[in-house]
Amino acid sequence: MVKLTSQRQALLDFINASNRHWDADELARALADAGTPMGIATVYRGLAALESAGLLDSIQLADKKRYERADKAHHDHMICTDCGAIEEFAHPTIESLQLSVAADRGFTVSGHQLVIFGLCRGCSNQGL
Amino acid sequence: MVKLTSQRQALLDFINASNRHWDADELARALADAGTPMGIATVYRGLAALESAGLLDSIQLADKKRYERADKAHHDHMICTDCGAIEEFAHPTIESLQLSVAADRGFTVSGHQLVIFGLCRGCSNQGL
DNA sequence: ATGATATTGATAATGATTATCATTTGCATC
DNA sequence: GATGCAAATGATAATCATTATCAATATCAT
Repeated sequence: MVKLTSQRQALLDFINASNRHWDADELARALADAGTPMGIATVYRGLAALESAGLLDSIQLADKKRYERADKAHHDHMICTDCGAIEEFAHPTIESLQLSVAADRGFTVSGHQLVIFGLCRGCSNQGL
Repeated sequence: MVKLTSQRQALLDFINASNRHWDADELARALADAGTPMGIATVYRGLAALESAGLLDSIQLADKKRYERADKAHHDHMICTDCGAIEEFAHPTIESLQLSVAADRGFTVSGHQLVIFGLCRGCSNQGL
């Protein structure tokens, strides 16, 4: 049975209080700075526990996994390859088209991940 | 200046001759078995060189990068979480919807990656 | 208080990928 | 054919995120 310990609560609060996407290392440092340090292994385990409890969402990027609030509806991501900003978007039609193309192949969908890479508005305008 | 050496040609031939998605380690072993061994670092560098030359495509999965032929049109992937099979699909409407949602945000798209996770037809039927 | 169970934390281990660096190869030029 | 240069190669060390190990600790019901 998974417990929502005070440390896990701290992790959850930290993420819920922000709009960012955090990786384990960033969280460990932020919590240490906030005066509530916890071992890095505990951070990893806590994040995994919170995610499997549905209290956090995550995106698995090429190199690392980043966690975000779970209190929103499903969405996908757009990542700026210049400044690293992560924007979220939801597109019901894209979702349903995915399901239909999967169904055509006899595929039982359990999840998906769509990431669009490019330059955000600000970085697109840098070059002007 | 990047050279297409005989070893890189061997890598390319190996991938082009198959329908699989290969990771660096699998390729190193397969090439060794085929009697043309090459250092693992050379495999990594060769794959990166071939990809940047547009001769190979790749998908970056959670843990590792897999390479595939580049002689097909752009497509996305469906991965069976049970048997590991990777199926390809193309869906022009999904593509164009992505571009339009990105444009709405002022985002200049350079690429994207869509992966659908689930059970392939065969594995879906296992449980019946 | 007693146990049973889950968590924590320090640290080792893992696994994919990249960096290092001395050596070798391929090619153009003399 | 010799020389020189730029790029490639290979063995191996290093990196980096993540997971495993394991002893110590906390939580909670009885």
